Amino acid sequence: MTDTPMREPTFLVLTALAAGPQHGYAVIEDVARMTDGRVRLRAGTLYAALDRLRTDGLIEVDREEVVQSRLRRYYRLTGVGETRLAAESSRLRQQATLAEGRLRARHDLGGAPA
Amino acid sequence: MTDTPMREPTFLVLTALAAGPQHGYAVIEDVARMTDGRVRLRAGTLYAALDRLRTDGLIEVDREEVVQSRLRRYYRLTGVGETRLAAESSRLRQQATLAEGRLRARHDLGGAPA
DNA sequence: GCAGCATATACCGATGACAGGTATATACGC
DNA sequence: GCGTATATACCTGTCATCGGTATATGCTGC
Repeated sequence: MTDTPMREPTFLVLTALAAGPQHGYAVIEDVARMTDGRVRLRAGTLYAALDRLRTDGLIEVDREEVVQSRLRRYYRLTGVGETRLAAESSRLRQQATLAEGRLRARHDLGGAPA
Repeated sequence: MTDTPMREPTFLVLTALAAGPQHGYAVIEDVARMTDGRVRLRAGTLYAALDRLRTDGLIEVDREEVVQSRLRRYYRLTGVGETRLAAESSRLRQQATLAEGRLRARHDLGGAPA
């Protein structure tokens, strides 16, 4: 079963990599930018997520660079990861639509219907 | 900070209650129906979530009934819960839109852009 | 010339939501 | 009497995430 619900940080890491290959630290910054600073990935969270996603085949190492004597490991979304991200997005959208529909119905009827 | 990301089962419990007061077992069935059988809440997951949501003031006990000598405790969404569910829905929709936009851009350019 | 900060990867312990199972009790069909 | 559906509740394990720390380099201000 691949349908274990993905947590928010993991989803955002995949979304970041959907824009193209990025290294870990850049992902942290991208996620912060995407969420208007609301989600600030911890180093522990990020690298654990990258390892997990790599083990699951959703991402893979794109290339490694050395910039100013510091290693930069770039990650890339795989085909499987792309499919998985699309499925997760669709699920999120459906659930949002569902909840919004029910919330709207409450107000249309002027209270909680039995 | 109330913006701790809500997990899927919890979100679905709130969505179920958004339709009107329901008792625990009915919530399990409603969630299964809503998700086409994909999400089958365990008893442990549900009642723990109900306790947590009640502690956090997102839901409250609506009434208690005894049907065929069995207790039925009905829960109701509070105003706080309604606001919270609306916020979560909006967040889910935004993230879905973001991911979908990036996935679409990949294909428009025929590959992962740098 | 060193303190502090940004960059960059990596490990570690604690927390907490959830899965899975079990216990309880009643009513119904077989 | 046994299994199943209804209904609530507890308990143990797992695992993603949080928060912190360690490592190392280069830049800026003092």
